[in-house]
Amino acid sequence: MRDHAGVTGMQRAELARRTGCNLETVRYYEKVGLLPEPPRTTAGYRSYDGAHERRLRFVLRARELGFSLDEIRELLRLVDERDRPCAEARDVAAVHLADVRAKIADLKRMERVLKDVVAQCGDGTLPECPLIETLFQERNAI
Amino acid sequence: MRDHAGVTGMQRAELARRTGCNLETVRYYEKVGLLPEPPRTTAGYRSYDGAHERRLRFVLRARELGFSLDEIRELLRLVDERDRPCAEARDVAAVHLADVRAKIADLKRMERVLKDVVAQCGDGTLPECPLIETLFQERNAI
DNA sequence: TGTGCAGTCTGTAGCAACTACAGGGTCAAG
DNA sequence: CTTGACCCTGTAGTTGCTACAGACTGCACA
Repeated sequence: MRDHAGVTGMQRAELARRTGCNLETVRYYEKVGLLPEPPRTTAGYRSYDGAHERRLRFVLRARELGFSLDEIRELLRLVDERDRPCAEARDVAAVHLADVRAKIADLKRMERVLKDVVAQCGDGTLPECPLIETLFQERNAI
Repeated sequence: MRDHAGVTGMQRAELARRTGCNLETVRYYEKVGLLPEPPRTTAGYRSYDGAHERRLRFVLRARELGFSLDEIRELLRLVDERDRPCAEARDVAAVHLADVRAKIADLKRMERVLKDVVAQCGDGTLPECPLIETLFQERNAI
């Protein structure tokens, strides 16, 4: 891990650059309560430190793993408020894992059908397009 | 296939019921140009027939296969305007197939990590939660 | 001291693909 | 002739951002 604790007085652009987060997304996460409002300079500029960076990295990593913002809020609450959050955090992740697996199953079904119709279309010289015919079929043909 | 051609004078609710489409979605698809505006009764009520139903089924089936509304518009244009649309339709599907495969790969990466952390959490009695620790890690650990 | 430019601020609008009202009109049955 | 179930329109909400516009600040350079 990089040094989070030592950094102070970062502006938004530097925080974004250091974390790879989009500049506007930082402000968005603050607005929806995923990140704390940082202190401001006299001119009203946001001033971040290592703790903000660490928290933003947590959010970004959770997003990479497909957690929704609501789920991330829940995980952060567990981080902040509980001594022993492991069981509840595991449950959040288990529910999400089930979602991910369901999505994979959906996409695999799509993939099978698409692969078949693209193959059936061959070089695209058929008078009746198998893809278009498939789309006009009943849906339980999936 | 069910009988599409014979049906006339359907109202929106019946079309929705017959196709399994949400009532409001029918109107939405008309608004965004995926379905033609149907004729109206003197009172201004939409009046659908079998051709509308067939077209809506096409859209719904394409949505089930994950095509975007833009892709579906393109496919419908090929259906309507071309004698031999197979090559172009196949290309639309091939691009979409690549998207689907990329999404599957993304989700499988997520699944691997989630499965591992949930397993590491065990019964949730650990003092340090492996899930939360993982989320505080650098992102290239994925 | 001025001036230019890059940075920051706010609020708002846009994207996909719906979904769900509110507030009104219509129509058939009882 | 009223009741209830349908229909109509427009608009707002959802998720997770992203991209402005228009105003302000702060620093380097002449």
